[in-house]
Amino acid sequence: MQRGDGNDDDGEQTRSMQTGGRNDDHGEPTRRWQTGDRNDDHGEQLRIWTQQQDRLKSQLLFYDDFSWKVSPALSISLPIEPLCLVGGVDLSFSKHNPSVACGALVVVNIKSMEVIYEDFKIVHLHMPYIPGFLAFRESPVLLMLLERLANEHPDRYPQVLLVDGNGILHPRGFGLASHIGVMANIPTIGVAKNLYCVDGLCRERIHMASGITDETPLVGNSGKILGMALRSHRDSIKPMFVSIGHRISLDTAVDVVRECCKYRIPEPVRQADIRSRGQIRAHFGA
DNA sequence: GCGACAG
DNA sequence: ATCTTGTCGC
Repeated sequence: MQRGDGNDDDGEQTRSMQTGGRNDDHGEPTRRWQTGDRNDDHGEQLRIWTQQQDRLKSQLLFYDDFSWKVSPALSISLPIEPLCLVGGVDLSFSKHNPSVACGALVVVNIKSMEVIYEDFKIVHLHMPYIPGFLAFRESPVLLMLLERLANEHPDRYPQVLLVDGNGILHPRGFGLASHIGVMANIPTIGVAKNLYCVDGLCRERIHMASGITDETPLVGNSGKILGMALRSHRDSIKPMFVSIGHRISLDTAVDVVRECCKYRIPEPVRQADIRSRGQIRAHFGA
């Protein structure tokens, strides 16, 4: 276990990470979104963000770009690297100050289901939540946490990362999980608690189908398979919505999520949620 | 025009 | 995301 602190500064240093390393405009995108500001051109910001998503999207890989296996079969000859370290990230928000949040990164040993690493950072978010652009609000702090882990404890760096949000199940096929995956160059999986209705997907039909089977492919009107509705337990009514983030196939992504499910939400994401919420309570109101 | 809209 | 008590069940 690492660092219980998590209250450094404001996270300005993370701004460049969301822009993909290029495009580091040192302007002030922050003022644009503050309450009471005049009718600035929000559409212009959305256009820039959309371009950025489209550009990063071209780097996505939809296959297993790693050598480990979730459950390696016994092999006499060649030892197969097993999946061991699974990461999870999430943000929790302050009750009274919605712009104050705590980002969390945890790493779980999949065999023991124990948390072997945790790190937090309290940040002040300048961007509002805009559906379809979640990454521009939440990825900077999460990328910073990943980088800190890589620098200070590379031996505990996860083989795959579960992200609270969507991967390619997104209006432009590039949600938070994909964004983080490309930026940090790590295999990622999107795990959403609610269905993002995209490409003709609708709740009613998915919920009905997921009542029958525990795995319902999410096929859009375009015919593309955008993800999988998953019920980890047969008694859980509400499914999860798993989608490819980056450098992984949907089949493997589903295997990984299933392997991590002690409860409805996969343990890495659940722990990141619980612990970031705990940090918020510790630093702010009861 | 109206509603819906990951977190 | 967050506001919130008890409650039904193993």
